[in-house]
Amino acid sequence: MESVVFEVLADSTRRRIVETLGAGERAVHVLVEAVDIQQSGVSRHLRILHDAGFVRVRAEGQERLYSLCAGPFRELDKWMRQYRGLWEARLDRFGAELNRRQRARAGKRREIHP
Amino acid sequence: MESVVFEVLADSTRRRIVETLGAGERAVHVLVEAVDIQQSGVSRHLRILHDAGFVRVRAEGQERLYSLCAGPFRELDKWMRQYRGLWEARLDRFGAELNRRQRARAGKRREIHP
DNA sequence: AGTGTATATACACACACGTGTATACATCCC
DNA sequence: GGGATGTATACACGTGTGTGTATATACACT
Repeated sequence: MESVVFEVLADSTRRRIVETLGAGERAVHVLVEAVDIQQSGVSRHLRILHDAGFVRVRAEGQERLYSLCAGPFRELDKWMRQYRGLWEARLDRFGAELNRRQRARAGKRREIHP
Repeated sequence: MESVVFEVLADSTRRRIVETLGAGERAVHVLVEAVDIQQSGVSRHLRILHDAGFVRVRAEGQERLYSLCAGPFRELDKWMRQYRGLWEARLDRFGAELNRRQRARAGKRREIHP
């Protein structure tokens, strides 16, 4: 994955913003209250998030309302899928249902690291 | 999430190492061939990965064989689960409020990230 | 014993990055 | 109009971090 998804999420303040936006779209000044940095910093983080496709923005009066986009999360999910066998194999012991699902999806997997 | 999972995966070289280990346990000198930095750098990255719980090590002769651990991936999956509604389930759960607000004022939209 | 391989760590350094301050611009309300 | 609020950007700064070089240790093989 050549994407910047992890670089973007590496910053705890940006994660905080993303988590706040998880509850729905928010204006910038609302996000400022959710973190402990200045408004200028929040705006810069929002620019980074926007450039990376994490958020969209729409204007409403003097406010800018930001909300999450699915793209980067899909990318993240896609990247993780290749490691899912690492811990789903362990869940197999608790139910044949999961086992069947994983087996059907994973096909041949060389090694399992519990 | 207070973890360092994203910080660790933010570095492309470390992601490369993780992806290589996804195929099974590997010795350090093998990982060095997979990336384009010196061996000392790889060892330092492996230390970071080890401290963060991404990998385990076992000695075999003069080699150190590294392999992936499930913990951080489980954590990542747990974190992502809270956003899965963005692209899997359509407009249930938290999407209701978002949808209502967006429909109420579906005015001028500046940029859209699909 | 001696040489080559495998790995880890110390040090120095350059560069990226997050932050605060200050400022510019737009919009709202009286 | 004019002050207040909301947001974005320019600049400077300090700190963190990834990397290379050099070195130390452990093991293998002859």
